[in-house]
Order: sequence, then structure tokens, then C-alpha cells
Amino acid sequence: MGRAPCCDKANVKRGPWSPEEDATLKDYIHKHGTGGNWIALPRKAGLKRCGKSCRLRWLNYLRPNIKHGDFSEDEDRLICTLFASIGSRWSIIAGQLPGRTDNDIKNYWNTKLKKKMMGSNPYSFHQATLLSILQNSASSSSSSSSSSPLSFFQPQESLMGPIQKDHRVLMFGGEASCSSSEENRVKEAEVGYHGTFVKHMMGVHDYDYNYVQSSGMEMEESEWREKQSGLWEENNNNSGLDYGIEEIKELISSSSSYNNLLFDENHTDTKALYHPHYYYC
DNA sequence: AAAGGCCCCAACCGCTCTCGA
DNA sequence: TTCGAGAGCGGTTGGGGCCTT
Repeated sequence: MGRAPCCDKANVKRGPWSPEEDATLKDYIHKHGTGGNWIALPRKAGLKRCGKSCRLRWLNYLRPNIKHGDFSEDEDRLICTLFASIGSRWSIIAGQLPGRTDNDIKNYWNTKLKKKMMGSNPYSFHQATLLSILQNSASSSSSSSSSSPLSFFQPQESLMGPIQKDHRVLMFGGEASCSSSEENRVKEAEVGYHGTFVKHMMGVHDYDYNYVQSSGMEMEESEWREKQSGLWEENNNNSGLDYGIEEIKELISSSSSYNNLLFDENHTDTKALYHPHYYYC
């Protein structure tokens, strides 16, 4: 049984694209567009390729304004931040990096950033946390609910600059140091995007947590209040993120990834880590 | 210089989601 | 409401190039 193949594999060419095939596809799309039908496109264009293959080739390589080559530090940071927040939703992350494709970012993450992250700051990005993130990414893929994912994150040319000022990512996992105080719970109500993640998750999981810096040091309570009193919100407002808190919530709640997003897998050692500087790789 | 290992990335695979009949 | 086709997504693979011994 099984699913019917999207094309007749015996009669389609596979493997690397030749320059001629690239030119044919590019030329056809320039003249006729995709017509909203990738399956029919190769036949119309005279290509012996699967429609999915054409789509991928166009989106990842031939499309105008594709940026190839090295990623900048800003891009690194943005990828790390978004990965920490939403996991391996590469298409959404790509939506925030103009000119980059999800495949590019995925490859870059798997080959470089992941290692970089593990290597440079093992304390704040220890293995348990990475494991949680990786688990998150695995689970999110199996329950993807990505209904128009790009509607949550509109491409923002201006995002990089502002977000550098808002170097905050919340992480979970680590050594046990849980507070049982109700008052300590979910203090981030006003902090904006990342804080909302925490609130949302905490609300469901009913976790307590302490608030610590990535360095492992406790954050001063007064500093916390200062953040709470609007500084974060101000920064958040300047972040250039063109999506709403409710949309983010919806995104998170719609994904099972949120069940283990950034949490220690045993759910026993949970605490929030505050990263005063970008959770940098 | 050659062989083996490693790394990178383009492309494929299989799954879920969306939409229209 | 159901079902099927097509689109989109994330994980995985394989080949080629680079590096090390």
C-alpha cells in the first residue's frame, strides 16, 4: 500500500541540476510564473523533473534575491534566538532572514551553529538544554501545525538592528533549584515576546522557576523588577517584530513542541535562564 | 602522493496541512 | 462532510571537496 508517489519516479531525472535545466526552469517561471501548480510545471516547461524537485530548486537556488555565502554574526544571533524560541521551524526562521532559505538555515544550523553553540558556552547551553531543544525540534516536526507560518513572522529588513538591543532569550533546563513560591511564578507578564513564551508554558505546566543569568549567577530581584516595569517592553516595542503576542502564543500552543520546548526532559530541574546578552553561539 | 575521514550542502523523502470538488 | 491532489515543511542522505595522516 502506501502513498502514491507524486510523480513517476522512473521517468524523472534526479540528482544535481544542470545549468541547462536551471535555465529552462528559470526562463519558464519568468515567462509564465508557477501557475500555482508545481506538479504540472515540469511537463509544461519541458523538464524531466519531479514538480517537487522544481519547486525546491526554484525556492532554494534560482529564485531572485537569494543570498548565498557566509552568514553574518547578526544572522547567527537571530537564528540562535529564534531556534531557542520556536525550535526547528526553519521556514519561520527563514522568514526573518531576507534572502536566506529554510534549507540554507537548516544546513547552517546542523553543520556549524549547533557545534558552535555547544562549544563556546557550554555552561549556558549545556547538553541537557540542547537535548531539550533537539527533542523539541524532533517533536515539532511530527506535529507541525504550520498553518501559514509566515503570517506569524513577516520578513523584516530592519529586524537585525533592533533585536540586537533586545538580547533576551529564555531557556529552561539545568540544575535543580526550584522555588515553590507562588509569588515567584511567572513574573514576566509584561516582558513581551520571550516572556510570553514563558508565561504561556508556565501557565500550563505549572512550573516554578528561579531567574538566573546564563552565567549561572542569580539575577538581582531589583533588576528583575526593573525589567518588569517596562524596560523590556520598551525594547520589545522597538524590536521591529511585526507580529503580535497572541500570534506567538497561538504558534506555540498549536505545536506540540511547546510541551517540551526548552524544558529539561524530566521536568524536574526546571528553571528559567536569563541571557542578558544574546544567547550567543 | 595517496588513502581515509570529515564536512558541507544540494537534493530527496515522507509526512502533515490546506483547499477545492 | 469527506476525500484526494497539491503544497509546504523538516529530517535525512549521499556525493564531492577538503583536510589530515
